[in-house]
Amino acid sequence: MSSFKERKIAKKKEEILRSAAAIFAEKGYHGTTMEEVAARLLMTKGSMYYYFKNKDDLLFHCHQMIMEKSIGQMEEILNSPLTWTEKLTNAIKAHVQLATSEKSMFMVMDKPNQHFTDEYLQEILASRTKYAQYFDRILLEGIRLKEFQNVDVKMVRMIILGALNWIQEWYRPEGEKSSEEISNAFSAYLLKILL
Amino acid sequence: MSSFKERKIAKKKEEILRSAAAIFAEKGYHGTTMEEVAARLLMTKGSMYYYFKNKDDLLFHCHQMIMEKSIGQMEEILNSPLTWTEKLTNAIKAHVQLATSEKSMFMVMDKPNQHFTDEYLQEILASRTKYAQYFDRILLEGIRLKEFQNVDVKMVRMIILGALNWIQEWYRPEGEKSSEEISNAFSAYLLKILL
Amino acid sequence: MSSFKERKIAKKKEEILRSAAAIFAEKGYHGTTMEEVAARLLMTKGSMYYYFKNKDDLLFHCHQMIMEKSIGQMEEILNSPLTWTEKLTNAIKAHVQLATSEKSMFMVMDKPNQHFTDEYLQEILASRTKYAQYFDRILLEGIRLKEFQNVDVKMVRMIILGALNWIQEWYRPEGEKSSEEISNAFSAYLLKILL
Amino acid sequence: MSSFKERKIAKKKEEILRSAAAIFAEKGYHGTTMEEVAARLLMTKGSMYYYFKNKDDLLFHCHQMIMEKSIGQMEEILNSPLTWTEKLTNAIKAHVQLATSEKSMFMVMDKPNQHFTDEYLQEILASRTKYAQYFDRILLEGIRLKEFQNVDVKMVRMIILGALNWIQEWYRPEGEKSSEEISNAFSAYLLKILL
DNA sequence: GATGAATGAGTTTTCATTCAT
DNA sequence: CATGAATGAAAACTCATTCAT
Repeated sequence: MSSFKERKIAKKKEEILRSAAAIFAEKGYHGTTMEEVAARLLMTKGSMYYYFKNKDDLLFHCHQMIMEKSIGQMEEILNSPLTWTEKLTNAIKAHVQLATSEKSMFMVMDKPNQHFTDEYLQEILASRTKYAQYFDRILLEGIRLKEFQNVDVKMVRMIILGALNWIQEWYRPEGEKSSEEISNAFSAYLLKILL
Repeated sequence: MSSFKERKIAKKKEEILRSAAAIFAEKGYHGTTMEEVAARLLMTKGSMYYYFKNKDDLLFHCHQMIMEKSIGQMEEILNSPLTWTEKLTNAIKAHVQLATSEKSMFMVMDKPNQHFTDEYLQEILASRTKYAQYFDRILLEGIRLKEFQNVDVKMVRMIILGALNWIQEWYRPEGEKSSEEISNAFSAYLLKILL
Repeated sequence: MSSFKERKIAKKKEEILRSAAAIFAEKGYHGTTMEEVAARLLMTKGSMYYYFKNKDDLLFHCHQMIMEKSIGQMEEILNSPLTWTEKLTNAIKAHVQLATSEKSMFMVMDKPNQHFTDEYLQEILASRTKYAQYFDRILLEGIRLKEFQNVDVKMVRMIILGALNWIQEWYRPEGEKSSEEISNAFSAYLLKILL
Repeated sequence: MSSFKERKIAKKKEEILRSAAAIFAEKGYHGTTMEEVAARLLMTKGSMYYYFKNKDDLLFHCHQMIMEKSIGQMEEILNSPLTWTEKLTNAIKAHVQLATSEKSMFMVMDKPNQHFTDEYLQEILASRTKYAQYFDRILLEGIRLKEFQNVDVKMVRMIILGALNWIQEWYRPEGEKSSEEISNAFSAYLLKILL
């Protein structure tokens, strides 16, 4: 159980993370200075280092936050009493919702091996693999139960994830399509590959 | 007509570009120093500045080289006497072939607005729009002639381009799938959205 | 007469000093952070500032503690009813004992003018001079009374102090020679210069 | 054979080293900024990094320069056709001469394990051991040939090296004793331990 | 055309110190 | 008395870029 203090710190950390992600997304990781991140929060550089030991650390926790949410959503869906078709639909919709509502965080997450080494990288890669495998599982089970056609699972998963990971690059909150519409369109069209 | 000298210079430039792209792809643009690029070519930093006036210039010409090829391929396909279904199939295959054979260059090309401003950026964005519009045209014409189902063109184009642009992130020349197999799978599956 | 409270504080201060000296000795003054010193004592940085107003203050009191002991020992020896030969022998032995038992503190004490300015430095330098002069007095008196040969006092004092101040650099409590053996050897050999 | 260019670079490096050592000696390693070292040479910080990759590197090369000279001198002495008594005398005199003429460099050399780790440290420690062993050899051989009394070699070597290593702390070029006088006094007095 | 030396602006990071609670 | 959070000044180091030779 977390104390009041811990909560307060956690809140602050998330605030920093969000602010950092927004700037990273705009200017790129290297194009962003710690100074800027701090300034936008009306903090000093020094204070930021009280909460995060590194610039890398900042980036890593952006990854982690999203990965936890993504995987959490996915596990909820997998544990639900739905058909595999419905599960895939929901997984796609959930991803779209997250990618659009956390656009900055998602943008920040690409090319992890350019930014990380060792443990951090291992952890990130492990999470990604896990996420990919959840998709594979849906595809595989759907195929086994004849809900889906017999496709090359890896290829189809790559198509799906590619389409989903591209969203954050073009989505604009003020754009003509709402995230709701996008998630409907994406799930409907991508399902056509399998049905 | 280009003189011998110009040819030689062009050759050298492409050599530099290729080397630079390979390192950019591995370590990221900012993670790469001019020193490294030069060293890998057994040149000195100074010499590189004879061929490219900037680090940005290096990156820009990576973009340009690929964009020219991509658009060239696309125009050839559009000008060919094929059905729209065949054209889309070929466009997808051509993209896959290029993305796999020029993996490094493709990797280097994302998030141009993080690296460029003004003219360079305008040019890059214009090329991208042009490329996207060629896809749209295929989709639109295919729909008009009833080869394709009546889909939301923008959404489907985003799915297709997303899937294609994700390839360079996971493709490995030594991987289990050849670029040939990938291009077959991708064109087949993506077409299912439209048929 | 000191109250219970004062005693308790004095105790705590010495505890802090000892801990600080140990880390200073290992990592150097600049290489040691207040954080580390505090952490090793299971305190927080903030608390330390209750006891010592400065990092410099910490270092200064390390000096002071040793200097007081050294000079105290020396004065006791000088006031004792011994021959000058015996006094020199005892002075050397006492120094060796202190340098080995308080190795860390001694290590911390070199190059005071790199760490201090003004008053602190004056005080330290004064103590050192005093200590050196005690040695000189022993030598001078010993020579006057023909116990020692007629040597260049300053040179011989420098040899003696040099040899003694080098001990803390190589002495290891678990080493082959006990501090007892070292003090015997040092006093015996150094006396040979004078006899 | 070294080219003109190499010579020029070597000269520059030594110039930097000397300047750095002087400031290190005065203010301590940590108390000295790269800026200062550069400024005193009318260079910019950046240029210094062209010649030395590190602040550590600077310090290391100070060590190396002196260690090479010290060991070189020592080997010359050992290879000369002198008695062991004369060799020890010369070794002491040579050390005094170097310690006084290169006072700054010598001052910079203490407590290497506070500044270095790994390879650098290994190398430094190896050189020091080598130097110490040369002294031991002189003592041992002198004893074997009955030139010297039968002393505890390690203890006597520690006394000698301690006395010698203390010189740089108190020697002043403008002081009352010339380095010549010091070297005569030190060799004469220290020899008394052995004769 | 090539090169090596120099530069300087910029960035991350560290830490002693303070102070409200 | 103790503490955790904040600060700001300083320092090491990096690198794209230039330019005389």
